[in-house]
Amino acid sequence: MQARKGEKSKITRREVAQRAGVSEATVSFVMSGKRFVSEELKDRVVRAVDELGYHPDMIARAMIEKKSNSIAVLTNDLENPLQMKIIKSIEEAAMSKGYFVNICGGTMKLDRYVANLISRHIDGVFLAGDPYAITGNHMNQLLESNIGVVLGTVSDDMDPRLCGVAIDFKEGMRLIVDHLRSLGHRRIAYLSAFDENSIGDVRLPSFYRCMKEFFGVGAPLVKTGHPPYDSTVSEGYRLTLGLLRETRDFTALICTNDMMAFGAISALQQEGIRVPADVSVVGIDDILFSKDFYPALTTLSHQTEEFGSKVVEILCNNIADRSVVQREVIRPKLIVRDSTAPAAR
Amino acid sequence: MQARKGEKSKITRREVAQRAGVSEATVSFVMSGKRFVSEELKDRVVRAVDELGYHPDMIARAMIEKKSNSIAVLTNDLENPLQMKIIKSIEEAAMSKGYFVNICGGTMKLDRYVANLISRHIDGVFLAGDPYAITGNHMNQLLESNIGVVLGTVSDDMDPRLCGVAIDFKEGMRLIVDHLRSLGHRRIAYLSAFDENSIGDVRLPSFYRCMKEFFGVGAPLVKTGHPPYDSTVSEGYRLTLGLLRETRDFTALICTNDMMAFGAISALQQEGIRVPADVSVVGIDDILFSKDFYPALTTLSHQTEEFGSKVVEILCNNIADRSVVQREVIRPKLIVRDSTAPAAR
DNA sequence: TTGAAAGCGCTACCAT
DNA sequence: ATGGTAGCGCTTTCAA
Repeated sequence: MQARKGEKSKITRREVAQRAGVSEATVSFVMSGKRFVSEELKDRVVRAVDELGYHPDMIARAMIEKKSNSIAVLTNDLENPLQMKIIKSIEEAAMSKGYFVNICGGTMKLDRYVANLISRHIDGVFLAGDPYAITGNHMNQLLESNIGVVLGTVSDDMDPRLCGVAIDFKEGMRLIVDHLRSLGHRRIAYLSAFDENSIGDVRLPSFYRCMKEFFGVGAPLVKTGHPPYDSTVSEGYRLTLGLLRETRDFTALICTNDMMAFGAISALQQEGIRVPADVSVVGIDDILFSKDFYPALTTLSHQTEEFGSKVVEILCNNIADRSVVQREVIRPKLIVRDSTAPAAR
Repeated sequence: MQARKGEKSKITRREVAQRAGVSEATVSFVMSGKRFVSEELKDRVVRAVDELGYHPDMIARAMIEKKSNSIAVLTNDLENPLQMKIIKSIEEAAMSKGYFVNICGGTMKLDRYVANLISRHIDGVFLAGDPYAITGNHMNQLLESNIGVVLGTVSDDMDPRLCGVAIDFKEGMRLIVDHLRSLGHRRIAYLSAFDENSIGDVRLPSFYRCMKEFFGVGAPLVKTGHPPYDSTVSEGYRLTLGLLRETRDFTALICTNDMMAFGAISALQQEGIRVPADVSVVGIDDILFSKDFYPALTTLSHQTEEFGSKVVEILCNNIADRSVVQREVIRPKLIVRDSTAPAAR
């Protein structure tokens, strides 16, 4: 059942073939099932594989097939629970399709990752993350190396060779603003990690559009962060304090994500503003803690399962045939909890 | 500067050699620097590499060297911010040593990962995570395949072939209990994700030891979770509610980690118990949100930078020479914030 | 139905 | 100081 303890020589196909008394080719075909092999030989091979503890060498295989059966996920924020949730679902979907998944945090310069992905014959990449700082040059390198690419954002003016799966924040923002309106809110502020110059963030423009459409408000109250963008709890806290210094004339606050919302709530409470009695707060993402936060956060939920399997599906299609470029948006759901209440004032 | 647009054939060393007018071997040696090459030839090669956009094929290289220059990190909780923080620092340290890092979430059965690591000639693995459910059999497979292993826990009775880097929870627990004692607490409860049967969790036994040592209390108040262990916010919330149903006779509560502490605080507040006025709460890990939580959480901080570089250092040493087995513990620091106050009653 | 053998791109040894 | 070349373990075509 187990390999001999000798750490010396790795068991290769040759030894399996010898022990089973068949040719090396036959061993290959038994492993891959790509050619019919008689029950008897198959049996002998399987037994030999077991007895020797043979593992086929994916590296040698990759060299010939020029594909490694692995995909990579590039993220720039390993500590972001939502991204991780999505990545988890990608890993699950990918591995059940036989792909190994390489998760790359964004600690190094992008060049390093791109070079590695190419050198290691990674079959496809998903670029997760809020607006990922990937340049056209990187893109070209990947594409030229015949690596499938799926972006975590989709926009109208993106490279037509690129696939994309993204969350439909446009629709999500609509759900949020509509919810607040139904509670009687009208003076709604938006706390954004990204400013107008950020490419890839759909939330801010969507907010403007909604406020215009729903209330005819042309210049709603908005507080944004600046590059390098940061969407953490501390940033939410910091920005909210800044906002409060400018005005307190709002009854609801929408945040770029739940973490910013946590920070915002801390800041509000610290300034003596009650949530949701005085100000309602809405987050986006429904991360792990959001339902247990105090007060439980009203937020947008993203069906990460669906997201992950869509990414893998699209990536696989693209790997199989580069000319298949698909894009998809995942519709979020509004989860109403305790951080929103009817407008007080 | 760029490869030709033809996605057809990948540029190989042969083409570089031709273009530079040198032998293939020389190209190799220029790339690896393992043999002296005259400035002139080196120049020509470098230029050809640039012009053709040549990327050396790590897969072919790995096949020969029988090492892939990559390590893997196995975690079972991709959504745990502390683990991710550590993994981030591991990636950074590893990549600057020339290793590529494979982060594996624990969505599939361990067998799958182990088989993949072996098949892909991964050089070493770090097993992150709270007590990782890895069996002796898996260990043997890895070790037999000559893969270096560093555990995220260290205990006295562990396999002598295994390296380990762990957080010194024994010392950490002492810091916590001492802090609470200095605030006048004596009836201290411990909310544990793991029960007595869990191998690998040092916190629970350390708590017992501290309570005995500091107060002579033999059977302190403890509420534990059960397999499958779960150390999330919800679990903290759930367990705390259970605890409160049994007794309210405690003035301080220590939790397995910050997320459990968040849940605990929610539960306490919901039951009308104020934090820290009525009960002080201490977490462990100092995750991203802890300082912005309301109230800001008193907790243990882990120097994740040091952790990551230690892991990589030890792993590299072990890869270079399997007989070098090192173990290390990282000492945590206590971060006092607003969730602890002098004992009221 | 099965086996033999030609490479995949590279490293490293042996020549020169 | 440089070039030629034998494999690494595997897939796959071609023969038998």
